[in-house]
Amino acid sequence: MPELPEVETAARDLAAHVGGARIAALQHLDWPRLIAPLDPEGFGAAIKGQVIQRVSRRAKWLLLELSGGLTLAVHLRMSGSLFVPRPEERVDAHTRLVLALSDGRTLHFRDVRKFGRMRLLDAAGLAALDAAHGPEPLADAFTPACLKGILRGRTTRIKPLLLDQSLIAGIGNIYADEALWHSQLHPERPADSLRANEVQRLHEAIRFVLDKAIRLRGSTLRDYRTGTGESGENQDHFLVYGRTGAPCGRCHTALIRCVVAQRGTHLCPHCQTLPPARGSARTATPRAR
DNA sequence: CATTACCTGCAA
DNA sequence: TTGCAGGTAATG
Repeated sequence: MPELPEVETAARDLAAHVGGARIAALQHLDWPRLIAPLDPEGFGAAIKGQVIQRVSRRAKWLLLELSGGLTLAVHLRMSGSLFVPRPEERVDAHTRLVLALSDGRTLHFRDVRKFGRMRLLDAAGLAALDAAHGPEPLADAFTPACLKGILRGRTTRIKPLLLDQSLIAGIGNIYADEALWHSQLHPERPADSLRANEVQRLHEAIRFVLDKAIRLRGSTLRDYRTGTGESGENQDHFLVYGRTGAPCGRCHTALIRCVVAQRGTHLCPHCQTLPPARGSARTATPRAR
């Protein structure tokens, strides 16, 4: 799932709904690896009675700051969601963990594929998590010059670079494809081959697609839910992701799907072209006709 | 850089 | 039955 806009939406909802709430107990856990290396007893003891003082996001991590000084860091990975369900909502087969709150409500972690993880971090652990990630693309500090600096000297293809959390935080497969379409860049362009105006376009596109997705409360393809258990709306606004064969919104050419760095990749073959590699002009095999 | 692993469900 | 899915870590 869950890329920056989805995690941001969940964080904002949870801040509004469980900020200040007290955790009464670990009520349900059916996937112990979720909280490893702690065992259910140790985890339960550590969170019992803690007040959720603040909820925030760093990269694709949800951060629940607890009154005792520890932070419950939650990564949703592919199919996780963390939400306060409506009172009548039941624990289903994919609900991996339930925290009982002292006001009678519950906080559900649901995760079909069981890839999600929770960790209890002290200040040093939190600092390490922060240091492992690149800048937040929606922060003021993320300027075109900042992006240019990240690309400089890197010969890797631009799409996998955008997915590298240690370089830029929070972009995943959907928003990488969307941002590259908006900036009319081929996903296999070498990162350091972008001209100044292309870097500028990419910078603007990244911020545009992420901001728009947050305004629409994230994208729900299958499993993602906001912090209140609702679906997002942004999936109805994709320009390329998952739209193979549909007409490009700029030129009406049929969009294509290919694989780049082992990830399904969607693009317009007319708007997003790969310039000939340097030196290949004279050596390339002439095409037919 | 690519492959495999981690998991489950769903559509072709 | 096969391939694919919003992510990432481990391993050649």
